[in-house]
Amino acid sequence: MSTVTIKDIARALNISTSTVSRALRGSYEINQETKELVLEYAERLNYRPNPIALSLKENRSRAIGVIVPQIANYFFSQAINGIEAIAYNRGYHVIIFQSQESYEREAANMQQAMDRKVDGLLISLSSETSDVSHLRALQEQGLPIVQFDRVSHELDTTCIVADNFGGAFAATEHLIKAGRQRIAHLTIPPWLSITQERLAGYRAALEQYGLPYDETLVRYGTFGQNETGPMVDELLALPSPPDAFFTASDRLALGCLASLHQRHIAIPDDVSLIGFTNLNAADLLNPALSTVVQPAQEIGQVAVERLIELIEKKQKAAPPSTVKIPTRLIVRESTRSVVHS
Amino acid sequence: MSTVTIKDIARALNISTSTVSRALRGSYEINQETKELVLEYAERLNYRPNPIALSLKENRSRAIGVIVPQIANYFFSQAINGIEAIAYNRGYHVIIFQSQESYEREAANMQQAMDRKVDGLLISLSSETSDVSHLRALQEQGLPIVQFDRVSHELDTTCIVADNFGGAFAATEHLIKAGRQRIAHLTIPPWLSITQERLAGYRAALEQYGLPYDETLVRYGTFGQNETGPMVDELLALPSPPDAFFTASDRLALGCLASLHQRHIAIPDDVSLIGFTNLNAADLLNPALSTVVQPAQEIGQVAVERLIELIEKKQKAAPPSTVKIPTRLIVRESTRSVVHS
DNA sequence: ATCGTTCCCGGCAACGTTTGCGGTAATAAA
DNA sequence: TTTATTACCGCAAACGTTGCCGGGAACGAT
Repeated sequence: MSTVTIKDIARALNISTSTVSRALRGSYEINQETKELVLEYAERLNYRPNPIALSLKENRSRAIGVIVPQIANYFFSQAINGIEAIAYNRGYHVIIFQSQESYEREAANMQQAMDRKVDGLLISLSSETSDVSHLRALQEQGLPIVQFDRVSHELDTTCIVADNFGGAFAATEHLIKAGRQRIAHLTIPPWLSITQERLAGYRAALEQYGLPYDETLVRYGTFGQNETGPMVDELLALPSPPDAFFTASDRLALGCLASLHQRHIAIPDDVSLIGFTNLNAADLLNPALSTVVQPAQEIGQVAVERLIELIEKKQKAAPPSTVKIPTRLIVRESTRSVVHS
Repeated sequence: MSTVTIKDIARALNISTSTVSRALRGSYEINQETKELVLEYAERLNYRPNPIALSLKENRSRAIGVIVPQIANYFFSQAINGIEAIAYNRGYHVIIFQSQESYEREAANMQQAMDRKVDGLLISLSSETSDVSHLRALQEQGLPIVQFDRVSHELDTTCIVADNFGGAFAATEHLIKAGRQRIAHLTIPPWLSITQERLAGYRAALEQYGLPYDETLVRYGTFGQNETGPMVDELLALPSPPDAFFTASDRLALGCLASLHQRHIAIPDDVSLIGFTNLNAADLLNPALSTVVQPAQEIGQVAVERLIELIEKKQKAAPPSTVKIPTRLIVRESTRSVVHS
């Protein structure tokens, strides 16, 4: 109803739409008086250009698509926070898609994002995704893509990730220095890049300190519910059970903590626990949880900055590379070293 | 580059675009053979209609705007989760805006949402917002609006909220029954509807059990950082300090818990603590936190369902009303009753 | 008087799609 | 044979905006 168009202004001022258009963007070939007239009138009627018409004309949308497995996950919501803040300032909108850890939905989301003509795509892969040909197809069509957190290196895109190796190394080293010898690693699906990197950091630390790498101490979860119980049970039933747990995600850390509570295992007296997490309440847990924090917001920010750079400079942008954002080890009660008398 | 348009199909098949368009939507005035030809060809080339062109023509976008104070807040991210799931199934996209608890950004977000021609708006007000004339203006222009959680009743829209009164009543009643007499209420800005409702529930419970209502026990926070420390200090310095804390948000509950820890106040031995929250790790806190849980996801779902109803039935939709979603009291360690000997 | 400039502006097409209207054949009814 | 009906399809406008092209007026230079 009340939306003012360039035509309305043209009609009211008895000039052509092209003149109005040029006046509005301050073209040099418009009379100063006319310009002021148009500007003043547009201001008064609160004229706002129709971005949809622009999109149609310029075949772009000033929107970027963000595909994440789950919004209701503190890591991703923080990352989106970082993304949205930057994008907003740069004049881009953010359209959110959730893959719900489903390959199919992820592919459908991409199709939708393409249909909507997003100018670029930010994606963190679903845990089901091992084949990335759908992504490659879009990339080959010229869509700027930046991966973050859960990335695939089979794809030649810019990737923004936490320093998973370093974080895992630091966590494992810390446990070892606190006197732990049998360190279990509860982690996420093995085909994810971050899983491999964390596992590598874990192994490197074990090796450096002369501890054996025992495959039976490494357990892979999905992102399902209540899967830690059985994992913990199996580990504790081993002939030589673990004296520490290093978990690779928020959910696993919390699940593991809950499972240990239920089984009346004392932390850190019986076992240590450290997470690779993003919780803001880790220090309020029982016990306060040692953790390797991932700078989720910063990852989001860097990712969207790179993406916009890619969108706007297209050809002469920095070549694809992987950016590692440092992680931080925070030591709390759950990994206190226990003196064996 | 590779996007197929109706024109491409028309050219290839040597027919007009109107015929293609009609064939694609199965118009009766197109020859069966032609239809099949077009459908088959469109399928083969993976034709997908350009939603932007549609939007321009029909002056709608099949997108709904969601304005929340903060994405990185478990309540809102869960609500968005619910929203996105439903919207997706109904063919709508979700465009997210964060007001960052700023009135100005909220207003700017609305403007942007309007510019983008969202078909409807879902909003939870920023804590700074007391004047809602900007919202009213949009509503009077015919934009379907549904408020959720932080709503203003100065506006005649459908509102979806948790049962704040009931939840606060239940929490307060529970504390009283556990033997507490001086119950402090740490809450959010007083001009928010949810604040008033929770306060009313708190007062009603006090009254029902014959306890006096003491204004000095009620403290209003903003949504800033680290504001609970001073509040807790002031309360504990009262001549007759509280023996229980009832907090009105995730952040206040966690902040209060942290502040009490720092001051070495034992929970629940010295004071009780119960939150009005949405944390999924409340049972893992130290101590396990009693809480009134808000069904965030359900609130989001109901809100978007109502909004879509409003969008699609416009005139004959249900009249504005306020829907209260029940809350649930979960009792844990932090409000254990302490036997005074 | 003619030509070249400069300044300012309007017409038109285009982006992809839908839709009202008109038109052409073929067939049926008179 | 003429007329009405049916079945099928194309033309063109419209949504809001931009940009190319062209053109008129005014002016100075030749």
